[in-house]
Amino acid sequence: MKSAEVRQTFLDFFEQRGHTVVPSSPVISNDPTLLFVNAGMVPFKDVFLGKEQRSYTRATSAQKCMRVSGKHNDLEEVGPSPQHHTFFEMLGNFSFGDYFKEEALPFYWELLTKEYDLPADRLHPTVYEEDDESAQIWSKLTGRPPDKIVRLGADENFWSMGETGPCGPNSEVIFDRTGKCLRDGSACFLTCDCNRWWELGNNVFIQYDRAADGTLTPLPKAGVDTGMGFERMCAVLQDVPSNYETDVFTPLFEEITSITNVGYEEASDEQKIAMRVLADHARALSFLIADGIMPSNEGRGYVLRRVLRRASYHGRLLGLEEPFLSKICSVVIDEMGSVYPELREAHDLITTLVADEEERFLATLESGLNRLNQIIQPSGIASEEAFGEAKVLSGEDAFRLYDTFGFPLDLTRKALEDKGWTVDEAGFDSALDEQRRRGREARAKEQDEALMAAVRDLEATSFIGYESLTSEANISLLFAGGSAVDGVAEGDEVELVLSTTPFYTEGGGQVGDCGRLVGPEGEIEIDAVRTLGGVSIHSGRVTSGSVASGASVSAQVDEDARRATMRNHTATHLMHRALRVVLGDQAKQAGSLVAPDRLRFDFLHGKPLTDDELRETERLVREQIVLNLPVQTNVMPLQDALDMNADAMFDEKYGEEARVVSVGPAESNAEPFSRELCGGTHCHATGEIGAFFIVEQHSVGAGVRRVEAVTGLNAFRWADEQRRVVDQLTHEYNVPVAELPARLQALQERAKEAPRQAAADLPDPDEVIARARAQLSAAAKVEPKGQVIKPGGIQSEEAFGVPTLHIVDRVDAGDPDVLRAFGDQLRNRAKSAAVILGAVFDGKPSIIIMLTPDQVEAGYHAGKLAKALGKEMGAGGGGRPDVATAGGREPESLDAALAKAKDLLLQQV
RNA sequence: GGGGAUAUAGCUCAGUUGGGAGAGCGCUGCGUUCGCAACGCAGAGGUCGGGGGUUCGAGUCCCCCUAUCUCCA
Repeated sequence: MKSAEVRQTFLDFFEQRGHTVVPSSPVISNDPTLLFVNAGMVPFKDVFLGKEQRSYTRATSAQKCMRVSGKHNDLEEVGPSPQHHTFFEMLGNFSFGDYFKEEALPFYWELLTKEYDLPADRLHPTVYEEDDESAQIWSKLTGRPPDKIVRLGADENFWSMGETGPCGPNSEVIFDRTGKCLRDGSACFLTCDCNRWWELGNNVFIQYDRAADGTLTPLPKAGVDTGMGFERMCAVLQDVPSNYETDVFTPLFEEITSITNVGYEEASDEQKIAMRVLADHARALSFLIADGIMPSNEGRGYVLRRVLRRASYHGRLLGLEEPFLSKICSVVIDEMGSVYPELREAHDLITTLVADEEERFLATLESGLNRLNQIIQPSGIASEEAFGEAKVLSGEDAFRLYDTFGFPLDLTRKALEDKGWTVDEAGFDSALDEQRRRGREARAKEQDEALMAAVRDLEATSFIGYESLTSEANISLLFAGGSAVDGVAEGDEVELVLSTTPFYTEGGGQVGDCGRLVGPEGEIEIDAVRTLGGVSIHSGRVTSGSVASGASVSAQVDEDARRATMRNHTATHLMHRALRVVLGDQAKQAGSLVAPDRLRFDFLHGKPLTDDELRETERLVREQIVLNLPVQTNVMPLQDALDMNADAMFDEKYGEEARVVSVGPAESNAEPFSRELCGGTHCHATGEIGAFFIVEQHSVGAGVRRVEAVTGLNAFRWADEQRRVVDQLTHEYNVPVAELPARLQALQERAKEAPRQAAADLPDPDEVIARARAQLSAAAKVEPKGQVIKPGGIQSEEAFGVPTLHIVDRVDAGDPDVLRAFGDQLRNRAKSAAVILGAVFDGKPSIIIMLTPDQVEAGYHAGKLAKALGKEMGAGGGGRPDVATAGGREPESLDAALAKAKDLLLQQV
C-alpha cells in the first residue's frame, strides 16, 4: 500500500464514522510551553481542556509533528534508529466528550485488521494494569481470554499532559514483525527492544483530572486521543525493515545517492546513518521553513539551524564538500507538495534559505578547523620531544570550540584522530554540565511556571477592547513575587488577570495596551499585556494605595497610545499590500511589530528596495489614506476567509472562526485593497492614519527585508525633525534648500584639503630648517673644533657629512594631525634630525617628537623623551622610538618643556 | 531567559604593554606582457558598529546599547 493511500485510508475510515477531517495545523505550536506540535492532539488541547468549543465532537487528522526539543527530543536518535524522526506525520482520531473506550478500541481493531488488512494473530493489544474495561473490550475483539491481554504499568500505559491536568490510561497495539527475537532468536516478550515489536498506535482515554497532590477526579466528559505514527505504519504495510525503506523516503535516498555516489544497499553502517539523517532532516527543514520559521539564534529558528547543521555535517561524512542540502529539499517539496501545498508555495524560499545557511555553516566549520589546528600546533612544527608525549586536547579547549564557535565535538574528535591526538572527554562533559547548570539556575528565576499553574483553571479572558477602551472588571487573580497574593501595595510589581478586559493582549505583532486600573483603594499602571493559555496577563506596578484580589476596578486603556497603535496597524496592512503590488506577490509577510510609536514589517524579498520602489510603496499607501477607505472587520468561518484569498500568517492561531480585516471602498461588490486575517485593532477609516513615512529599511537575514515606518502624529514629528535639520543647515550655510547638496559637497572637498592647507599656513619648513642650521653652526663655533659631542647629538658637518639638526619650536597648529604633518615635512627635508614641536590644542599643551632613523640607531628614543617632557608639563607621554607625543594640562608649561627638550637632546642617549 | 564570542577598506582578515590605521584579494590609471588567479609601478577607498567614561593621547582599557555568530534552556 502506497503511503498516500495509507494516509487517505485512515482519514476516510474515520470520516465514514462521523469524524470531521481537520487539516494539519502548522508545526508551530501556539502553546508557550511547546516550541513545536509534537503530537496529533496538540492543536486540540484547548478543546480537551474545555477552553475552546468546536462545531464537532469527533475529529480526525494527519498532523505534521516535530520532536526536536523539550521532553520529546529525538534529534540524537535520528540516524541510528530505524524509526525515529525529527519530522513526522501523526494520524489520529479524537473524541471530545463523545465516544469512549467501547467505541474507540473496536474502531482501531477494525481499521488495523480490515482496512489495513493486518493479520490479527500478530497484533498484541496492551492496557494499563488497572484498566479492566479495556482488557475486557480487547478480549472480546481478539477472542483471547482476558488474562492474555498484556497489562503494563504507568510508565508504559498511563498518559498525562503535565504534572497536573487531564490524564488517563492508554492502550497500545503492538505488532510482532518477525515472530522471534531479533537479537537471540528467542521468544522474547513484547517489551523487548530488539526491534521485533513495533507500536502501531496508542489510544489515550482522557478521563481524570489530576490535582497538584496527585489525586484523580473523574472528568465530566471523558475523551479519546489517539496517535499512529504514519511513517511506521507505511513500513509495516509495505513490509520493509525500517521507515526509511518506504516510498516516503526512497525518492530522497535516490537523490542522496545521485549526489554522493553512495548506494543505500552497499553503504557502510556509518554511511547508512548519515543518509538517514540527510533524508530525515531535509524533510524537517522543508516543513519548518514552509511553516514560516526562519533561521535564527534563538527559539524555533535556532532549532531549524541546528537541524540544518547536523544534516550538513553528516553530508561531510559522506564525502560532500559543497552545499547540497537544498537539492534534497527540492525532492521533498516535489514528493510532498501535493499533500502539503505550503511546500510548493515556499519552494524558492526553502531552497535559497537552506543553501545560504549551509554555506554559512561550512564557513563556521572552516574557521573552527583553523582554530583547532592553532591550538594543537602552536609553532607549526612538531618538536621531537612532543612526539612521544600523550597528545590530549583539554576538555576546556574542546568545549570552547563547541560553545563559542559552534564546532561540534564529533568533528573535533575526528580531526584529532588523524593526527594521533585525543580529547579529554570528561573535561568536555563537565564543562557542558556546568553550562547546563547555569541555564537551569537562570530558568529557576523565571516565574512563568508558577504563574502558568495559577492561571490554568481560569476562563479565557473576554476582550471587549474592539468596541470600548474602558470597562468595569473584577481582578480574578493577583500575582506578585512569584505567587498568587491577596493584595498588593504601592510600588509592587504585579501581574493580574481581569474578568473582562478592554486591554489588547500582545499578539499578531501588535503590542499589548498600556493604561491603568482604578480601584476603590488604589491604582495600578499597566504597561504590558500578554497571553498565557488564553488568559490575558496584565503586568504593571501599583502607583498609589493598595489593590485587593477580587476587587472591582475601572480598567482604562491609554487612549492616545492605542489610537497611535491602531493607525500603525492599519498602515501595516496597507503597506503589506502595497509592497506586494510593487515587488510582486511573493513579497509575503514574515513578521511584524505594531507599537504606538512605530511599525516594523518583515517580508520575503532577496535584495534591498530601490529608492523608486520605496517611493512607490509610500505613494500607494498614501493614496489609500487620502481616499479615506473604510476599514471593516468580519468574523467568518476560517475556510470562507481563506477562500476569499485573505492574507494569513502562519504562526497565528486561527480557530474555526476567523476575523477578517478588509480595507476598501464602501461599495459591497468592490474588491478591497487589502484583506487579512487579523485579530488586531484598527482605524475605522484610512484617513485616520493621517500621514505615512517609511523611515528605514534593512536586512534581517537571508531573503528577508525589514521596513520601518511611522504614521499619524509620529509621522509629522518625524517630518518636523527632518525639516528642522534642513533648516538649521540652510541657515548655517546661508543657502536655499535646493543648493544645500552642492554646497555640502564643495565643503567636503575643501575639508579634504584642510590638513594640507593648515600645514601651508605654518611657517615655511625651509626657513625653520635654515634657522636650525644657523643655530647648529653657531653652536659648532662654540664647541672645540672637530669634536663630536657625545652624547649631545650636535655633530659637526665634517664628522658625518650630514648635519644633525635639532629643531625645537613652537608652532601654531590647529590640531594634532596638522602638527604631525608639519613635523613629517621637516623630518623628510632634513636627512638627520630630531624634530620637537609644541602647540596648544583645546587649552592643553602638546608636543610631538620625531626622529630620523639614524638618530634612532644612534640611541635616541622619542618615547623616553616624550615621557620626560610629559612629566614636565604635569601629565604624561610616550610612543615609539621614532615617533612619540606628550601632553600636559597647563598651556603655560609648554615653553618650559620645550626648553627642557633642548637640554635633554644634549644629554640623552 | 542565561553564558561565551565577533564587529577595522568593496571582500577575507592582521593590529603585541594604550603612542603615525595595515596586509592580501578586488577596484582605478600607466607600463610590460596578452597562457589557465600574469607581472611592475602609481593611486583611490576607513565616523576602527553606536554612545558614554578613564587618559596628555583609545582601534586597543572600563561601562551601556545595537547587530551578528555560538552554546545551554
